[in-house]
Amino acid sequence: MNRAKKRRLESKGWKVGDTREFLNLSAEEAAYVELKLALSKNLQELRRQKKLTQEELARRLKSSQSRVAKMEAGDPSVSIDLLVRSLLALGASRKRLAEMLL
Amino acid sequence: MNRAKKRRLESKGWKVGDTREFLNLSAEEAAYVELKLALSKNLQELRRQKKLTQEELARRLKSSQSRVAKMEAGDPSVSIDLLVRSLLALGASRKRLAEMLL
DNA sequence: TGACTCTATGTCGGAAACAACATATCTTGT
DNA sequence: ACAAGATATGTTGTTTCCGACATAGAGTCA
Repeated sequence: MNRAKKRRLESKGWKVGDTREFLNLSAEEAAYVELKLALSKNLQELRRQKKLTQEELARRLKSSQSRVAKMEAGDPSVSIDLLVRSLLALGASRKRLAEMLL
Repeated sequence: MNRAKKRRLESKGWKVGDTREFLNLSAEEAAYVELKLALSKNLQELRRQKKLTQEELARRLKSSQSRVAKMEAGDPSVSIDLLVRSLLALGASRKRLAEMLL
């Protein structure tokens, strides 16, 4: 479970004892994190395949090397939005994106 | 004209800005918007299939009715992150998410 | 070893996305 | 037609994500 979600739950007085909701949220959260990781891996693969450094990719994305490093590391501060935009910028098709999810 | 307003207009098909900006609206950007729209549509379908109101779904997501409305409308202020998390919360599998992209 | 390139990690100010609210508009049943 | 419920739209204050920068670590070659 990532920082943000945890904090949000805590601030809303999440009931620790509610097993059903706890399990549901965990499963969702796990699916979300796994999905992000899948995109991260594929981003790194694609970048290497294209023989680009993180710095070069960052320039294409109008971003920074550190952000690319965080993307590839699946850092919690990186959104799926940014990953998807980056993959599209590397020429990944919708079909290919779909394959990443399977 | 502020940035948010401009985005909102652009999402509704208004051309705001000069020709260069318009031409730079790349295939990549179009793909991103289309992808979001696909998820939006599927979210609405899933919600209706489950016979939930926007208000009820919002409560599940610990969000608000207006946010759900904006999600389903493909509003520019809604991230893919939120759409994905919502779809997962409605029980969509990774496989199903992948199918939405095809 | 030391210079050089590439990648990882921490931090910060500002931009974008968020939940929540208010209110308007659309829908549906009577 | 009217009311009630559901959905759409606009705004506000807060939180999260972003690019940018600094710097550390890892790998390579002379």
